[in-house]
Amino acid sequence: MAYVTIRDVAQRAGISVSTVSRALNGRGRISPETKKSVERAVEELNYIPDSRAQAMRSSKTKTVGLLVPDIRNGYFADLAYAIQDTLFKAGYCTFIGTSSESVSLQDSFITSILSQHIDGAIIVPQGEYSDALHLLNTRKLPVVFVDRTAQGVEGVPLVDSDPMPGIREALNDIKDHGFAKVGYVSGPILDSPSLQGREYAFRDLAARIFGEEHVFVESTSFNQASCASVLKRMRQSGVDALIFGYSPDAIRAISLLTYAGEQVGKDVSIVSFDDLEIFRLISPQISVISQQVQEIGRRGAELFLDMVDGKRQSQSQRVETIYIPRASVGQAR
Amino acid sequence: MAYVTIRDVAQRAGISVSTVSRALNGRGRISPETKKSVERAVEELNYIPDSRAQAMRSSKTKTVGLLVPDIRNGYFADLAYAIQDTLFKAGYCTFIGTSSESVSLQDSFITSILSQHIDGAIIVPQGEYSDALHLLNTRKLPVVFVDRTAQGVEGVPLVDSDPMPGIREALNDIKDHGFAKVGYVSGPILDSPSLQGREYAFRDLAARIFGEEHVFVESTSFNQASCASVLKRMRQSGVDALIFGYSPDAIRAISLLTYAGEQVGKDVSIVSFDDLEIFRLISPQISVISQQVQEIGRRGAELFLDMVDGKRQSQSQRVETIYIPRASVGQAR
DNA sequence: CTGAAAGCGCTTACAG
DNA sequence: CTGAAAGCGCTTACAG
Repeated sequence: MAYVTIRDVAQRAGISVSTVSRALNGRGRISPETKKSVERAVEELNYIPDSRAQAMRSSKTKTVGLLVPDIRNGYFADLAYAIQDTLFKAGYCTFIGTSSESVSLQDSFITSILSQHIDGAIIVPQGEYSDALHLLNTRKLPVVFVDRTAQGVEGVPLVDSDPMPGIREALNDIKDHGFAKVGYVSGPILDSPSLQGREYAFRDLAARIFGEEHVFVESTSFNQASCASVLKRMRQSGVDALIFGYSPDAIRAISLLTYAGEQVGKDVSIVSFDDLEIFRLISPQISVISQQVQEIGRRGAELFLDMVDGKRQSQSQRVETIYIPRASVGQAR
Repeated sequence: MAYVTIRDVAQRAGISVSTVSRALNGRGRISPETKKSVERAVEELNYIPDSRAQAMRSSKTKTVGLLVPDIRNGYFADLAYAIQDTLFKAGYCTFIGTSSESVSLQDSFITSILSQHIDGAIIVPQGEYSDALHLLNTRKLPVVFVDRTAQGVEGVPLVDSDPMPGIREALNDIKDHGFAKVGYVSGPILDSPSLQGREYAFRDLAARIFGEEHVFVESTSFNQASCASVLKRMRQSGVDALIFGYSPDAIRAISLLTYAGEQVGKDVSIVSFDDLEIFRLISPQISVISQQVQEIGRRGAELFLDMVDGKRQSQSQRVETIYIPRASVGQAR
């Protein structure tokens, strides 16, 4: 008797299944006594309606797929938390999947949740095009991209952050501390439009504030070694103030610098994207450009809910980044 | 046409629904040509079977509920990742929920996933007793507790870690560095059997290694102030070596100490439970007692899968903690 | 106000 | 080898 059915309730209450259904859903008119006895039976049996069966008639499963690259990454954990929380409050259960930055895992997750007849999905997509992504889209299910978009998929609204405001403030702060040159480490930008967007925003703003010839930009790949060599080249060019577009690079760089005996906030000034817990806990605390990830998550979920209700379509949104100055940007020498 | 049904496939292939079903599931005998045409139709329509409908007959939804207190906590994020990953590889979709350390949220999540007819659940439980937990259990659905157990719920197997080995090694390391006294900050132990278990293990081992009169133990509540005052009292008792049973306390303590100008690894020696990323990234790196959380998650998921297959029942497992010495334990003065 | 019936998308004996 | 029918747990017109 793993699950109690509506029939059990009907039997217990001595009435028909349809009446129980009506009593439970408040449709049509039912006598107070009938209602009472239904409630009692539900109580006694701990009846919980099978939403799968309900779904087969209503075609709403109250179920959403959420795909993030890796919840072990603090940024995506915050994002997933905010999304799941918002969705749950609206009565939705969230299937979670991690793509580990791999297109094939992403596709197999999407296929799986599609077979569960999700009402839609919220996705931090991988790479550009993907069969399953395309399938999801042609099914005209509500889909929202969050944090970044996928190329080759049309008409999916995106909730991400606008890098400009935060970068502008960070650059001004660096300039105010007396630096003449500024460097930017943009991360593994190859198939990440958001990282590319940050780099463009940086180039544009930095050239205006520092002058083109004082601006240095390099990208890294996923491995530790590339970060080390970028760092070395930057220092050799006389760059003492760095902005990291990709927080894992910043974390690597900080430990590399510490090992090398260089003091952050004195010998090197650093600003990183993403207001991770770790940046507040280490000493000196790291100045950051915050994407306000909770806000992005919440808005992504709300946009999704509106789409499910048919309220809006394809209205992408941007959440402004903000700069949070801390001790990792020191006086230039 | 949000979803393609088996009927669409049958129509396209010009045969009956039942034959399509049989072809797809490889039951009974079907002619090669029929099979071909079914496959072609499936391909053309991108048909994905509705597993909810399948589930209504087979009573297996290939769906699991996973409840953790908070995925924003690195420890639970690692745990959730390992569990979700293992489950997904076995063909299960995972509903995730966060209880935010609240019994009522936990209960409402459990009720929600029960209405989705999950095949079972993997849970990091809150508090002692809970209606929904009890309900889950009486439904005889496969349930596994991970990381900690809930009192008042019988017969649910638990996969957690055995604190003894790690604590023993940590204590020996502290002793080897010349300390005569040792302190233990046990966290908010009130309704956490695992934190209690750690404290017992510590008391037992520390008394044997250091002698009862040189062992200091205090617990904290969830707020920052209690951690500060515990820290102060410990230092006043002349305790320079501390083990933290609850990693958030350790993180708080480290930042408190740093603000106060005390050097970790010199003025104070510290060991914390949980091998969090942050403990490897800050300087000095923090010595930890690792619970091997990935291993716990993987084993929890595997135990669950065995239970679903009816292979075993209620076989709790313990994963040994290991001690990882780093620079935060220095020479006593 | 209440019940019998049809149907959601599947699968599985049961005939043929 | 294939199709018609029943049934999984629900909801919703349709009668009464």
